[in-house]
Amino acid sequence: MKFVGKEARKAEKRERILRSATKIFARKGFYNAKISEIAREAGVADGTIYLYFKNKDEILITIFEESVGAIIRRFRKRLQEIPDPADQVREFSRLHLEIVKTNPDLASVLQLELRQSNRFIKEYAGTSLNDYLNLIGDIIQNGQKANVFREDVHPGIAKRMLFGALDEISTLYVLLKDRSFDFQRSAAQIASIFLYGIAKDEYRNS
Amino acid sequence: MKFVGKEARKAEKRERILRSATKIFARKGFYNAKISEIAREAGVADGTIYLYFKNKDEILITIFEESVGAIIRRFRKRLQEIPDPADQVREFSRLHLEIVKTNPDLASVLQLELRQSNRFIKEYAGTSLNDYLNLIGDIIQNGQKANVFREDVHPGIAKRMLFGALDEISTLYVLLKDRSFDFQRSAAQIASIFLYGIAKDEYRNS
Amino acid sequence: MKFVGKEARKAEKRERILRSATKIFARKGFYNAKISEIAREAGVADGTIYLYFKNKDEILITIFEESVGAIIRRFRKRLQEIPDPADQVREFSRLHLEIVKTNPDLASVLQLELRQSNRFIKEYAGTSLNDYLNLIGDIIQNGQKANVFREDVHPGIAKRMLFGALDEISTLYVLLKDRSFDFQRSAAQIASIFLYGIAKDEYRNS
Amino acid sequence: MKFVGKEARKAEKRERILRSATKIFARKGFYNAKISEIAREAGVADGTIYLYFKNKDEILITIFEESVGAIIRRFRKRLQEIPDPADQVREFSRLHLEIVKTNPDLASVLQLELRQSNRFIKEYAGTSLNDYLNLIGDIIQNGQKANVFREDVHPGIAKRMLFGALDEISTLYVLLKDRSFDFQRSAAQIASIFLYGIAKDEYRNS
DNA sequence: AATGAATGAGCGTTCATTCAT
DNA sequence: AATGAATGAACGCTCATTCAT
Repeated sequence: MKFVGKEARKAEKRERILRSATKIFARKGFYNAKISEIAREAGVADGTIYLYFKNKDEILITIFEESVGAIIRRFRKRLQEIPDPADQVREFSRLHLEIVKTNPDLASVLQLELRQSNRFIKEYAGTSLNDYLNLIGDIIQNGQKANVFREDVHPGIAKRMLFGALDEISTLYVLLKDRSFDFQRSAAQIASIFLYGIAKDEYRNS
Repeated sequence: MKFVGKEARKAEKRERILRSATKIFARKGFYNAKISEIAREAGVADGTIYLYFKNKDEILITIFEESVGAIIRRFRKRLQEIPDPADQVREFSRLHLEIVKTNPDLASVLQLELRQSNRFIKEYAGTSLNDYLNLIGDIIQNGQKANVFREDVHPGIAKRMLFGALDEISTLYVLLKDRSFDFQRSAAQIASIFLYGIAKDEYRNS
Repeated sequence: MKFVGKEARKAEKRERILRSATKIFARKGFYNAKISEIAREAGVADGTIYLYFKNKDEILITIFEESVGAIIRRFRKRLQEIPDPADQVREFSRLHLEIVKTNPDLASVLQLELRQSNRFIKEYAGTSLNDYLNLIGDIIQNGQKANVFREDVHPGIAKRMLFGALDEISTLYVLLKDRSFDFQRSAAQIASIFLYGIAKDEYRNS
Repeated sequence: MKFVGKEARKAEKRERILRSATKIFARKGFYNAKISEIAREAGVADGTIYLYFKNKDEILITIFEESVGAIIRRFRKRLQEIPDPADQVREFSRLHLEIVKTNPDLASVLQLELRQSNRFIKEYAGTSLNDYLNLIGDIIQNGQKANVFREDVHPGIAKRMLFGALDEISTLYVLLKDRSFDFQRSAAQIASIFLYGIAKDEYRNS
């Protein structure tokens, strides 16, 4: 028999609020999402939300920090298991789009809502997003050290390039909500073009 | 001596409102931009804005339609003068980032606000953005017909990939407002990686 | 050939504005009627209206004063031609409803819009409306002097009673806009009941 | 000691808002009454009003429906206790003017505002006002069945006639705010004239 | 005289946040 | 801890009125 303590119940309620907020933010957009609607969706009273979060902004920030944090940890773990930088790029692309497909609401919020306020991006999202970008940056630098990626490729540009490409495809999916969209193929294609683009000539068909 | 008629003065005021709105939207975001602030910035009364635009939404929509429309026309004209698809990609990338650097406020609005509301994107920005994306799509298809670009590259993915890459770099610039940003170099790098990525082996160093 | 002087043209424009205002007030109600709409209907510019009337209120007041004034003059003239007080009551009722039928817009304004502000009724309508009511009051007093109407009838109450009755029927017509409404019959019925009510027993079937 | 539950306190607040609105509407007219003024008068915040009513229109509509509804119930009950149709007319007239004197603000709103907007009258007040008018209509028809009222009297006209007469006297009172107004005498006079007007000859002095 | 573009005060309504229970 | 009724600041928009042309 499972014993659920006070702490666990609190944590569970907090999660429920975050999940509901993500859903509503995705559906309506941050500014059109109403606290009362999030509360209703989460099955709590309006006031209860303020026992867990300072204000509406903080809900969005929390969604960002916690989910991107978790995603980064997951990516790091997965990438460690892959020795080849090119394979890492392929896996990164695959994982990125897989997460978008598996968590469309979260993706929608990260894609669309987070961009809307400079403040969010500058003050909060900055670090986490940078950490995420650096996952790619590190792969590229490793590939350059291993002499498989072109040396004239600037990792700071290239990492944004791959991210931007994946992000753009994700946006397409988020907006169209086309469930038949073939992520595997898209991820493979993006990784292929990107790798062709940054690989040294002699490693092009690896 | 310049003779300014009634029509011209009206058009000039309309432009001033759009410019002010773009600036305020860029600075604060659409939802935090106040009509009264836009009016003050434009040097008109609040009510005057409603002589030119139906409501706040329509100001944003007009900014999209008119500026993206103008940009597309400019791009089309420029690209016609360039015969080589690879050069077209290079020029497209350069132009895109040049516009971002020359019109940071407009870029900011197109980058950030455009994404914010499904409604805007789907109903209004959709077509213009699609037209813009198709500029790239056409280049790619021409390159494929001319046998210089890989046939296994899906233009629908690739066009979004280049756009996403440029967009991401633009976001970086818009957010950092780093005036020393070398967009010529960034454009060249992005174009290089992208072209290496989609070019047939025999044309890699063209 | 008719020669239309400056004065005549001004007067004509003034009339046109009043006619348009009456129509719009009737259709939309005073508060929902827009000056620009009245101007459009009258075929003049918004500002022109202010050359003829101090403000929106004054248009309504003018409609009231001028039209009720004209109506009172017309009634006086007509009633003078009728010797019998009972016949005067019948003619008054007939004329009242005839005017409502002939000028539905004016009737609508007098019925509905003028009531909406105490200020109008107290400050402006007071005198004219009183003059109108006194037309009935005088008939009743004449009838009492001529010994055909009951002496215990209070003219101040009775005059309001007949007016209220006619007014109520007019409201019904104004609201329903039932063009098939039989005014002659209604007027006859109201006059009949009223006369039966105030006539001395010996004159009941006069 | 009175125990006041949550429901009761809410109902009390709702009543307070309606009472305040009635007072302000009576004093200023619907369009000149400000929500903030109603709120201040009721001792609540502006926003609180919207917890109880959808919008300003609905406050007016509610006043109509609830008060006219209550009045009609009160009249029905009272009239049932009176067997003679002529006495019913007398009591109806007395009650009508008594209510006007006891609730001058409500009377003012019903008198003046009710008339102001076709929309209100047609959509909302229509039914209630009709029910009220039919109280008189039923009395008249009963009197005709009982052979005490003239058969050539059209109940549809006659009911409006009595109502119009009472209404007009009420308007006089509402506008003058003459507290010394003898509504008993006025009611008696109106009922007398009306009854003389519709009674069969043989029942004139009943 | 006539115009109609411009003005800006004013108000209904929303909704994040608070706090008494 | 949880509630949800109450708050009130904030803002988009309207429209009577003005005034430069």
